[in-house]
Amino acid sequence: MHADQVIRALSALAQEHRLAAFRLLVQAGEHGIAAGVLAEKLDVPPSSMSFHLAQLANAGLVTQRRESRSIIYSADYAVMNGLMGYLTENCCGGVSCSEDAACLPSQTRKSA
Amino acid sequence: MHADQVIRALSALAQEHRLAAFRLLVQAGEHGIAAGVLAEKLDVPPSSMSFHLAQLANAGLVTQRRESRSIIYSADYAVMNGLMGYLTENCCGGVSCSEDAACLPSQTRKSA
DNA sequence: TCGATATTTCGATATTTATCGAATAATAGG
DNA sequence: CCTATTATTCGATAAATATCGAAATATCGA
Repeated sequence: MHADQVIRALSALAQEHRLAAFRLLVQAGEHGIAAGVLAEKLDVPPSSMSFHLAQLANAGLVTQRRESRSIIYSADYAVMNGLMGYLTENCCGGVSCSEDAACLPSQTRKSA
Repeated sequence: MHADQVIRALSALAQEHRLAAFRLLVQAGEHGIAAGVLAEKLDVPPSSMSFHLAQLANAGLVTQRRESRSIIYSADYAVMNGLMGYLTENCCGGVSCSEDAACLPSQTRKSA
């Protein structure tokens, strides 16, 4: 994953409505959620929601598919994980890293 | 971790120089890196670097300590991990989640 | 105390981003 | 084919962010 893509992904997530939408999609899993449903759940006008979803899609964080009149969005877990890997890459310069509050996400994620 | 703090953290990271600085700090570990060294490594004017470091600090992603004339910045791993936990929280609605390209960062992080 | 070093704060400007109504496109059903 | 539904694109405006030189602050050594 390149810095450019990472920045686009982080920018996409760094906004109230988009972060909320993305989390709903992460929790929804494969079947995804329609644009209109997201707009309603988040209480955002359809045109605004569309703008935000386009940003998430542009960042590669979500995919979209048409299903009748609706457009269904789903989270792309591979990109999300790539993002997290980029942040923690080579953390602590390769040293131990499993000590108190160190950089091993899989062990410390539950806290904080 | 609350949405507000997560958004501040994501906003802080969603910028070329700040992302680069944060990664250097993540890799540097506990001993950290001085503001001036970061400015030089990233080829950014000191006043700009200071502005960016303040954003990272405000987001809680880095801590700072004075050491003689220098101010040393270090990554805060707990906040970084809290951020990642927030994104993956309750992913896939609790279903399996370990399948092909699912949302288990610790297993899929190497790819993508 | 003076001068040099390291960093931050201030201020002005340029750029990017968010918002949302109105107009446009795509689909479905009668 | 006409109407209703679902979504996106367009356009104008408001708000937030990035940039960086100059001035201010803190520390050190002589």
